[in-house]
Amino acid sequence: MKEILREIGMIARALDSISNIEFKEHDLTKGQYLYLVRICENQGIIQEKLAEMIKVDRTTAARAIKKLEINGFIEKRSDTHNKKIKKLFPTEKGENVYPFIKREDDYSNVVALAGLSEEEIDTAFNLLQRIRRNVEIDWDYVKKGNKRNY
Amino acid sequence: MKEILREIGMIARALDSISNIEFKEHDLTKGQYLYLVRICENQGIIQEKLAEMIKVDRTTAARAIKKLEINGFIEKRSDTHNKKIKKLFPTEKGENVYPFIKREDDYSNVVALAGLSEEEIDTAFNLLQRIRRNVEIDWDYVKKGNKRNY
DNA sequence: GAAATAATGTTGTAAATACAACAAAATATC
DNA sequence: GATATTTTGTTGTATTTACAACATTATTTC
Repeated sequence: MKEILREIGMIARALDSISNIEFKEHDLTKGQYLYLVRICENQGIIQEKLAEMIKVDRTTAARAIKKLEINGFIEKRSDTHNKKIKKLFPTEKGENVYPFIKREDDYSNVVALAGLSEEEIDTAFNLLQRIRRNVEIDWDYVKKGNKRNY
Repeated sequence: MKEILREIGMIARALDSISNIEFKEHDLTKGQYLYLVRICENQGIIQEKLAEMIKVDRTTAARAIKKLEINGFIEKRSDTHNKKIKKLFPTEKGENVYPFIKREDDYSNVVALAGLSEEEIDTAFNLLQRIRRNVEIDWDYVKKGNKRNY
């Protein structure tokens, strides 16, 4: 059994750690960059969908987003037709930080993929997307309280 | 720019979340499975190396390991030649939990890799190892307090 | 259209995570 | 071999994370 998932875990933790350190200088605390980029790129998204997108607990997302709001990076707007939801938008301050997050993200991509050919990068992306789709099915299943059988 | 690293982040968070939920029934709290498998597979490893292996902060590893010890999953043994280090070993209780962790890990691998051919799995493993090696260089660099330039 | 269920959001609480600062032993440097 | 540096480990503190439980609105079912 090739330990593919352990490799993925190592990569993810290392990169997250790097990002958290680097974004401190933009006053983003641990994890916040994850939410802010996605809100900038998916303006009007609601908290619930954002949590699903990031694969993080609903309540964790709730608090991270609240903090982004308090610190003026994003704002929540009520919807006229649906009183339950709050759409998320970056503020000007949030938009201003976005390029730094993107640049860091791009740089980490370049570093991570050093030595891989264009074709290998395409292959990696394709394979990882398929793995992610497989995994998110189980994630939904387990998060909803169901028990995997194995 | 293909968002390869975001795919990796999603996969890693989803799997970690699943594992944490599933290992609760073996009295392992969040993250502990990461350390315990590796101690079982690398008996006598020291805390510092384990943190590097997992890509987690030294102090986080210290506390996770302390908790594993308190709960009787592992033990720390002093070295006769080096007073500074403490080698880590699973206890019988730890060894007994190991098969469950391994089975869960294997099952998640199967789920994650569903639909991929043997050849694709080999390719994925190869590419991910290379990405991991690239990323860990920067992780070491940044964790030591250096600043990446980009 | 009333009742049941699902979707979305919040808060209380417990625990993990990581940074900073420290201590002690080992190793390197002069 | 004394001194400086590195390695390894710990503890104080702040913050994030996630589970449980709840509230409210929307949607489905009868």
